[in-house]
Amino acid sequence: MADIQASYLACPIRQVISRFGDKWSMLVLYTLNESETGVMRFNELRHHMTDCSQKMLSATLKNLEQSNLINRKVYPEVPPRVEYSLSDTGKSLMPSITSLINWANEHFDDVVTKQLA
Amino acid sequence: MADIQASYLACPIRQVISRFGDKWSMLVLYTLNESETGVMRFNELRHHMTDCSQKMLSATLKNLEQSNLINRKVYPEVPPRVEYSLSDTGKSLMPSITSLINWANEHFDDVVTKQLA
DNA sequence: TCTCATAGTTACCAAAAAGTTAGAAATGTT
DNA sequence: AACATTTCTAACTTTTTGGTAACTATGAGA
Repeated sequence: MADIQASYLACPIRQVISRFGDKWSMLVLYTLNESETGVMRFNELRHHMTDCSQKMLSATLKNLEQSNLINRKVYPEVPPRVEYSLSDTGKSLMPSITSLINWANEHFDDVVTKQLA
Repeated sequence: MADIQASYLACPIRQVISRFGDKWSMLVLYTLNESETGVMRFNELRHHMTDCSQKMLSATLKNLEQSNLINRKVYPEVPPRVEYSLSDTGKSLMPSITSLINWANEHFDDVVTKQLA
């Protein structure tokens, strides 16, 4: 998310990648979408993404919120409670992401196995 | 494309991201798909992706080929001629990617404009 | 008073990704 | 002989990403 150049602004594809094409964003969106209530707390997400560090989860959630893809609701309690959920925009993105994930599951072997052989 | 860990192997979503979720891969796939003949040469691709350096285009094409998403055909001529096209696996991926790109075009403002305001 | 729990942030460091520049081949043209 | 063409590769540098560990705040309970 460095400086924004003209060519960058002009290319929606690049925009897409840069907003949720990083290491953890899709996994967060996917996890939120799979949740029954549609709402998850910080540590709850952490338990579903065990190899994502606290720092990265925090940064990922912040970016997704700033990109309008998730909602963040803070309850003024102690200890703090913060609930995350997909925004309407985020929900509208899920069919595309799900399509991608299904493809990944189906073509896993075509794409990956060859490399290890 | 770093080292491969157990959790990494176990997660097809992460696999997807790592194979074509980088800075340029989707743009290459999209560009090849848009081409009328379905075949493009190296410099032809370059002209469609002006802000991608030669080195990165080369590396991206190599990765896509190793991931079985594109075909690379070399003609033994001078100067060299190399033609790239989508593989069958690559073609099967395009609906998902197109879906993502269409979403990006439609929701560009929701996701991006807020940040500059 | 001490500790726990939650949801983070910050500083520091290492690794990875990506950009720049140069050049390697091989051969046809000037 | 010099140069252009095309598709790369290598060396070097900068930028970005991601990990670890320590720190914050607050109130409840022991």
